[in-house]
Amino acid sequence: MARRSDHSREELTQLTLSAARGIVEREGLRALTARAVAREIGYSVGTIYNLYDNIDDLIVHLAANVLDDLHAAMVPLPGGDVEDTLIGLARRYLAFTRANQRLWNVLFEHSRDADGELPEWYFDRIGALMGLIEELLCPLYGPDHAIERARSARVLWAGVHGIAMLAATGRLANITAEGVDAMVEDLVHHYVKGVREASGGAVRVENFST
Amino acid sequence: MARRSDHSREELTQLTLSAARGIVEREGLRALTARAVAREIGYSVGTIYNLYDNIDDLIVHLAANVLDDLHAAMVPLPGGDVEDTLIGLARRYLAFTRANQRLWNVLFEHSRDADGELPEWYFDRIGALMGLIEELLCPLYGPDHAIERARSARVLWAGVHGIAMLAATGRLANITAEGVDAMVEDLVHHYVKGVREASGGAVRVENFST
DNA sequence: ACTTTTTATTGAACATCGTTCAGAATTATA
DNA sequence: TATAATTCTGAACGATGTTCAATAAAAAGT
Repeated sequence: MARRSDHSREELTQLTLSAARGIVEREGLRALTARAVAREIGYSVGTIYNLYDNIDDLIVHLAANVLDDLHAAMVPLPGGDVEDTLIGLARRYLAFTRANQRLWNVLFEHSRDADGELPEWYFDRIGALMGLIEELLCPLYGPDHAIERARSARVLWAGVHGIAMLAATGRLANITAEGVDAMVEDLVHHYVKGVREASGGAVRVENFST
Repeated sequence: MARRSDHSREELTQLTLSAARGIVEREGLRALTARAVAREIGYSVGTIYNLYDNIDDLIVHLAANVLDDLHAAMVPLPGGDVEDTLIGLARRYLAFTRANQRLWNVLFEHSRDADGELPEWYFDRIGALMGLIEELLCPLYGPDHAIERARSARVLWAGVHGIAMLAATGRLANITAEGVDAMVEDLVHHYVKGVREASGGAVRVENFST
C-alpha cells in the first residue's frame, strides 16, 4: 500500500521483462500471467499494469527482446560463397529455434491482439533481420535490382521461417531434425540456383576479372 | 435439467462445430469460448464437454474442418506446365487465406496445447495436401527420386505457408497484397528453375520424344 | 521546516474463462 | 413396470485480465 524505492522505473520494467522471459522459458507462453510475473518480481499485479498497458503489450515487448537475441545470433561472418553464407545463416536460425523453442514461439503465438496493429519499433527489428539477408544477396543481383533483391530476402526469410514453424509445431508430418536441416538447405540451394540461372546463365562474376 | 431429443449426438457435434466456426468467422478465435458456443446452439456449457474433451479439442476439430475446405479449394486442374500449375495452386492458397482470414488463423494459432500432440487424423489432412503438391512435382523428378520429390513438396508448402503467414499477421513490413503474390510467384519460379537446373541441365524432357 | 502535489504501490473487486459434477429428467433395457 | 443407462443442466471452483479507491512515500513548493 505504499511506495517503494527498491528499483527505478526503468529497472522495474526490465525486471518485469526478465521475469516474463524466465516464465516463458520454463513453462511456456500460457503460463505467462500478470499474477505470475508479479509474484516473481515481488510486486503486486497492479504494478505490472503501471509499467505495461496490458498483457499483450508485455508479450510484444518480450517478442522484440527475442528478435534482438535472434539478430545477435545471426549477424553473419562475411564468408565467400553466397549460398554457403545463406545456408550458414539459415542453420543458425534453426539452431536458435531449437535452443529457445518456447521463447521463439512467442514470436508468432501472439497475434491475439485481434485488430491491434504491431508497433513500428517491432517492424524495425524485423527490418533489421531482413537487411542482414539483403546484404548477403548483393552478389546475386546487380546494384540496379534493389527491388528484386529485397523480395528475394523476404522470400528466403519467409521460407526458412515457414519450415521452422511447421516443423516446430509438428504440422509437417514425419519430419525429423535432420529432415528440417535438409529442407532448409534444399530451399536455399535450389532457390539461389534458380536466381543465378534467371539472371544471366550459370557462369558468372568470376570471369570478369581477367 | 433434463434430457432432450432435439438432435442426435452426431447432429449435435456437427451443430457445435458449425457454431464454433461461425463465431471464429465473425469474431476471431479469441471469442471462441465454451459458453459462447453453448449460447449459440441453445444448450448449456456442460453439453459442450459431453461432445468434446475440452476447448482445445474443439479447436483442433475446427482446424481439421478448415483443412478440408482448404483441400477442396486446392484440388488442381491438371494443366500443362509444372510451374504454372504450382503457381496456380499457390494463388488459390493465397486466395483462401484472404477469403477466410480468421478461420485460416486457427490453423496455427492453436499450438497452445503445450506438449499435447496433435491427433493422427489431423496429420492425414496435412498429408493429403502435401500429396497434392507431390503429384504435381512428378514431371520434375524421375520416378526413382521419391524422397527428393517429397522434400520439395514440403519445402514449397512451407515456403508458401511462411509467406502467407508473415503477410497475414503483418510481420513482414511493407508488404502489400500484390507484394505477396509476387513473392509467391518468385519463390515457385526460382525454386523450380533451380530444381530443373540441378537435375540435368536446362533443356529436358521435350527432346526425348523425337 | 512545513505543506502540497505528484507519483508509486497495493489488493480487493468485477466480469469472464475453462472445467467439473451432483442431480434431475428422459430414453432404453429387462 | 422396474431398473439401468444416458443426456442435460447450472451452480460451483479456481484462475484469468483489468480497474481503481485508498494509501504512503517521494518530490516540489513555500
